[in-house]
Amino acid sequence: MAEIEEFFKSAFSVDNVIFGFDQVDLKVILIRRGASPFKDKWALPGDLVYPNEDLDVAAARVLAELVDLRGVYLEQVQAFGAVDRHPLGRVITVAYYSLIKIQDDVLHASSWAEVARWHSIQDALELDLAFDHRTILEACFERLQRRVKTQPVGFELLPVAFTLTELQQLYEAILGVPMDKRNFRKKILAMNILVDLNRLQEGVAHRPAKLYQFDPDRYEALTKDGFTFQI
Amino acid sequence: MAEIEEFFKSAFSVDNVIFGFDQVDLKVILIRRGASPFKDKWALPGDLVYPNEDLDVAAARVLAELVDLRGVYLEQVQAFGAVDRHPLGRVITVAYYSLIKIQDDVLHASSWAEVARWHSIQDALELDLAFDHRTILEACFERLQRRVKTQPVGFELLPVAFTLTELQQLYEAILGVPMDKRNFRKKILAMNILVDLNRLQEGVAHRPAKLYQFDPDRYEALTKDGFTFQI
DNA sequence: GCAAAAGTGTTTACAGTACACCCATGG
DNA sequence: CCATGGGTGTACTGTAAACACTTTTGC
Repeated sequence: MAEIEEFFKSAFSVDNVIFGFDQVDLKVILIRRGASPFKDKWALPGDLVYPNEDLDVAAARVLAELVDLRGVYLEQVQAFGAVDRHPLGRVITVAYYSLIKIQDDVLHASSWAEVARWHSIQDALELDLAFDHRTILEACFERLQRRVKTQPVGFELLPVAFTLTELQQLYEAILGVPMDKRNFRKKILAMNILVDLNRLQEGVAHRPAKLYQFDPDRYEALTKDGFTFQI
Repeated sequence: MAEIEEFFKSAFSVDNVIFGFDQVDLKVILIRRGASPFKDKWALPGDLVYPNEDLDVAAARVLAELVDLRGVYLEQVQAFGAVDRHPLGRVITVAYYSLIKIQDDVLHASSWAEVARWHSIQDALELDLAFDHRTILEACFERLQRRVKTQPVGFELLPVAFTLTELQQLYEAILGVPMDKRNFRKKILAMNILVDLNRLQEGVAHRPAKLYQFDPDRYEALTKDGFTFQI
C-alpha cells in the first residue's frame, strides 16, 4: 500500500492526433523528436498538462503551438495509462484528435515547425513511433472512422466551400472504401444540410463543379426533429 | 511556466460506473461517502491509482473491492480533467463502466458493503452526486446506450441462460424505448448468435419460456465474415 | 475535337415496421 | 376455467445498391 505522497509523484500529458486532408490523402502531423527518450523517432505532438490547466485546454494549447487556426474541432478519445508507457516515470496521457483545414501556411513558424511534418495516415501507421504512440494513433483513427459516419465532422477537414466530389473523396480517404457517385450525392443532398453557394470551381481543365457549404444551423434544427446524420 | 516538479503534484483516480439489471430496471452502484469532501453525498465508486498500477487494473480493483465476480466486462469511457473538479487538489479521473450479472450475494461483505447501494439509473441521474460524478455518470450511460446497439454486450447483464423476453426488457430498460416483440425476436434469432438450450423456465405461473445462451465463438466467427451486430 | 471530370434516374432487392391471435402453464 | 405471459407470420414501406450516359469546360 502506498503512502499518500506517492500518488502525487505522477504526471499527466496530452497527445493530439491532428488530422488534415489534402484532397488526396488523410494526413496527420508527427514531430521528429530531438531529445531522449526516443530521440529521432517520430511522435505525436503532446505536452505535460500544467497544474492549473484543464485537460481540454492543454490539448488545445498543443494544437495552437503547431497550427495557426481558431475554432478547431477537438475531441477527447481516451486515456492511456500503462505503468511502463513512459521510460522516465509514471505519465498517464490523454489522447485527443483535431480536425483542421490544411492551408499552405497552416504549420506555424514556431520552434516546432522545423520538426513537424504531415504524413499520410497509412505511412504514419507503419512507422515505429515513440512511446505507445502507434496504439494511440490507431485508437484515434478508429474513433474518427466511427465518428465520421454518424456526425457531420468531415466538413471540418474541407475548405468552407467544397464540391461534392471533394466531399466524397474525403469519405473514401477516411473510410478506405470506394463509393458510388450517384448514390453518395443523392444521400448527402437529401439530408438538406448543405447550402448551394451558386458558385463554380475555377481554374480546372474540365467542367467546373458547383460549390457547397455545410449549414450547421440547419443541421441543428433537423437534429432536434429526430434527424440523424448517417453515411 | 511551471517548474518540472510542479507537474508531479497531481494525482489520478479511476471512477467506475457499475451497471446491473434486475429484470426490471437498469441499476448502478453508488457509495454513500463517509468523509469530507462531500460527506453523506452519493458518489461513484473510485480510488486513486497506485503509482505502479495500470489504469485498467485500478478500475478492475475498484470493482473487485465491491463485487465478488470474475471476468467482468470493463470499458474505459474517458478522462475528466477540469482543474477544479476535486476541491482538495488537482486530480484527473478516468471513468470506466462495468457490466455485471446481479445475483443475491453480489455486493461484497467488504468495508464498502454497508455504504454501497444499487440505484435505478433514473434515480441516480437525479441525485446530487459528489464531485462531477453526475457528468461522469451521464457520459457512461450514454456510452452504454450507444455500445449496446452495435456490440453484443447486453448479455453481460443477464444470467448465462435467459429468455428472449428478458433480453428484450433489458434493451428497453437501457434504451428507454418500447420494442415490438415479434420484430425483436425475428432480428435476434436471425443473427444466429444464440444457442437454444432446450430448457424451459421454471416456477412461473404461465407458459414457461425457452432459455437461450449467447455464443461468443459463433459471434466471433460471424464477425470475421463481415457480420455486424445491430439492434 | 479531345480529354477530363460533372452531373443525373431508374430498377431491384432487402430490411424495417406495423400489426393480432392462439398456446401452454399454474393456480 | 381463468389469468398470465409465450410464441408465431404476413403485408407494406422505405432505404440501400447497382448501374451508364450526356454535359460542360480548358486546352
